[in-house]
This record gives sequence, structure tokens and C-alpha cells, in this order.
Amino acid sequence: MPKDGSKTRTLLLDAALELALENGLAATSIDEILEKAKLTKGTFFYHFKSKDELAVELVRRFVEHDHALFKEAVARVESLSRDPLQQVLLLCGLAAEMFKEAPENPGCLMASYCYEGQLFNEESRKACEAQLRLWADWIEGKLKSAAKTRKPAPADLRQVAEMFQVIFEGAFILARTYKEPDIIAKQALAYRDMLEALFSAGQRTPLDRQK
Amino acid sequence: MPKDGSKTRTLLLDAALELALENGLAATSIDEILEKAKLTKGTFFYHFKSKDELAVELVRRFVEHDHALFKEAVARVESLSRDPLQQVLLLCGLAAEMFKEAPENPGCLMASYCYEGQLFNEESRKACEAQLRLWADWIEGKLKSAAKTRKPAPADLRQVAEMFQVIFEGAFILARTYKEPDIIAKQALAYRDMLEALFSAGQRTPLDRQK
DNA sequence: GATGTTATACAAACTAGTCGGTATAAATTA
DNA sequence: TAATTTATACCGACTAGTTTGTATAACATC
Repeated sequence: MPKDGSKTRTLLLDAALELALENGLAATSIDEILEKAKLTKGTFFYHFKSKDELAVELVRRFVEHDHALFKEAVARVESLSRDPLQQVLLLCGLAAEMFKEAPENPGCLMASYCYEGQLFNEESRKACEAQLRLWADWIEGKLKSAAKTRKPAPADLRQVAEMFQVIFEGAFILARTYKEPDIIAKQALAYRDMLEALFSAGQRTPLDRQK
Repeated sequence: MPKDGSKTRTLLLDAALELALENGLAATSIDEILEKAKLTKGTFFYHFKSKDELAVELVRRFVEHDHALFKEAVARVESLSRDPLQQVLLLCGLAAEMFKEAPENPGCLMASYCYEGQLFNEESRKACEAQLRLWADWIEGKLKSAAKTRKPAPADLRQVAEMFQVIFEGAFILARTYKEPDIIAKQALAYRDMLEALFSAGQRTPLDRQK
């Protein structure tokens, strides 16, 4: 085995992520992270200059992961349909599917950092913002395309697009408060249904989707 | 002037709330709370047995406040219209108005606690859950009433009702990430528009609301 | 043996919570 | 009504324990 600390580094980040999503990073001590990762102090500070550096790296990795997810999801729905509205609807369905067999207590590190202002330095915030806008921009573009052929009911399509992520961030919180993880998938589907209604309010075709 | 410690107690809670919403309660030391409230250690522990007791009281007060808001809002919209759908739409407008002149960085203590698992003991969680369900139950009832006369497009009305709070929790997070506080009001209005579309998907009357 | 990686022991700072004490309003009593 | 007691509200120094971060040694791999 080549001498490679990147495995240990990933181990530390994974442990920290899990604890941060559960209890917040501020409430998570380095010792707890090390206990979970079965490592010791020296290892931690070999890989990270400080806890703050870990925090930055944690969100960087999270955003990167989200970016990969975005690219993959977009590629899939764009290959499944040529109709822009259908692509967005498919995306909702895809997301719902994903959260059906999700981790036991899903959450978003960006949301966690939002309520831990200390960690959310300007650089991290901007990275999160850019990543969020990526989704919203794509959805907005698709909806505006769709609006050219089908006349949707009056609504601010930018806000409707941003609502996609609003739904997930909000659903994570309700899922935790209700202790009902499946609320996330259900909300994604409800958003899809409302989107569809928005675009068929003018001229509804009689072919309703099956439940 | 009668000697009344409740003013000091409230001062402590107010300072703690503000700091908790900004940085999380775990990351907020008692000393910081005291600095903000211009009080001292002894006073804090005269009013609260521990920091945990403060945490419990903080969320209790938050839920209580939300409950009052709920009762007032429901009374207002029920007096403004007799139509159940209109009442819900009015509620969205009311909420949007409220967040137009909101505090600089609005947030929800329940959301904060969700990502600070340590604080969210079972009693507090249940209180939050009950309060959230109050809103969702009311909206669901109204939507189901409305569904009897107007046939809405197919959607799970329970989820659509729960989406009301999902939107706010999510919008708080986006508002912070984007540094755009007005996203909250805008999301409330977008939700309203989508709700309206949902219920006019079948038989849209030509009287569209003005933008 | 040079470099990358992990372990152990320690130091400095911070944090929750304690404790002895003070000030003042209200109740009691002379 | 003046003097005395009592309870409430608040203060600030102190402690015990935790936390981040450092120094240094041991070990493995090339």
C-alpha cells in the first residue's frame, strides 16, 4: 500500500461532517471527531492547521459533491426528455427517489452553517451561493423556455425556480422536527405537482398523470 | 418601583435569542450573552439553573410567540374572507407583508435547534412539532374544504399544506446564503401563486389577479 | 536515512457553574 | 412611624473541567 494520508484525511472529514450535521460543528469537539474516526490528536493537526481550516474544507467538499450531483442529474433528465418542463418535473421525481433511500437523518451543511454564523466566512458563503444559483438558474431557464409554448398561470418564475432548493432546506428541518424522514421526498413530489398545475392552469390536457 | 426580576430575565432571553439565531447557542458563551445584556455571571445563574435550562426556556418562549402569531393571523384572514381558499391565499400575503419589514437577519430557533441536536431534547422537539402541526392542520382543513367546490389539480393536499412552513424554513436559509432578506416575502408570494394555480388548473376563470 | 504519517504528553485559553457578598424593597414589629 | 428582619435581585472573583493547539517521539514506507 502506498503511503497515502488522503484516506485518513477523508476519514476525518467524513466523521466531522456527520457530527456537524447532527450537532453543529461548534458543539463538536476535535476529540469527538477523533473518537469517531479512531484517530488521535496529532493526526488531526497534521492534516488540518486548525478547526477553522477543517470547517472551510468541509463546506468546500460539500459544495463540490453537490456540484457533481447537479451535473449528473441534469444530464440524466435532459437525456430522458426533450421538453424543458418535463425535464424539471423529472428532476423533482429523481430527487424524491433519492431521498426515499436516504441516510437516516439527512441535512444540509450549508443550512447548518447558516445558523452557525461564526463558521460561515465570506469565501464559504460565496461558494454556497454560487452552487445554489446553479440549480436555480438551470430551472429558471427551463421554466422560461416552457413558458413560451405553454402559458403558465401568473407567477414569478425566478422565485418558483428558487423554491426548488427552498423546499429541500425546509423539508430537512421539518423532517427532523417531525421525525419523519419521508417528508423530504413527499415535498419534492408536491412541488412537482404544483409546478405542473402552474403550467397547465391555462390549458389543462385531460391526460392527468397517474396519482 | 416594585422590585421585578422578570425584566432582567427577559433581557437575558432576548440577548440569548439573538445570538443563538446568529451563531447557534452552542457557539454562544454565557459571557457573550451577559456582555450583550450588560449583566454579570451571578445574575444569569440566579435566573437559570444552567445553560440547558435557558435553552429550554428559549424555545418555549419562541413556540409561545409563534402560537400567538398563528391565532392572530387566522383570526384576521377568517374575518377578511369567508372562502377557505381565499383565506389561505390571504395568509400568504399577510406573511409576505410581515417579512418585508422584518428584522435584518430573520431566522427560526426551531431550525437552529434542528442542527444543534444536543439542545433539541424530546420535550422541546414535541412542543415545536405541535406548533408546526397547528399551522399545517389549519391550512390542510381549508384546502380540503376548498377542494369540495373547486376541483384542484391532483396533489397531496397535506403536503401542500405542510409546504407553507417548509417554504419559510427554507427561505430563511436562502436569504442568509444569498444575503437577500426579501427572498422570504417573495417565496411566500410564489407559494401563494402556485396554490392559486393548483386550484384553478381545472376551471380557470378569466379574471386573473393583477400581477 | 529521509519523508510522510500517527501517537502521546503537555500548555494556554476558555467555559460552565459556584460562592460569598451587597443593595434594596417589602414585611414585621415595637 | 421608626427600627429591624427577611426575601429578592444582582454582582464579580474563583474553580474545576474542557478545548484548541503545540511539541516531540515513534513508526512505516520509499
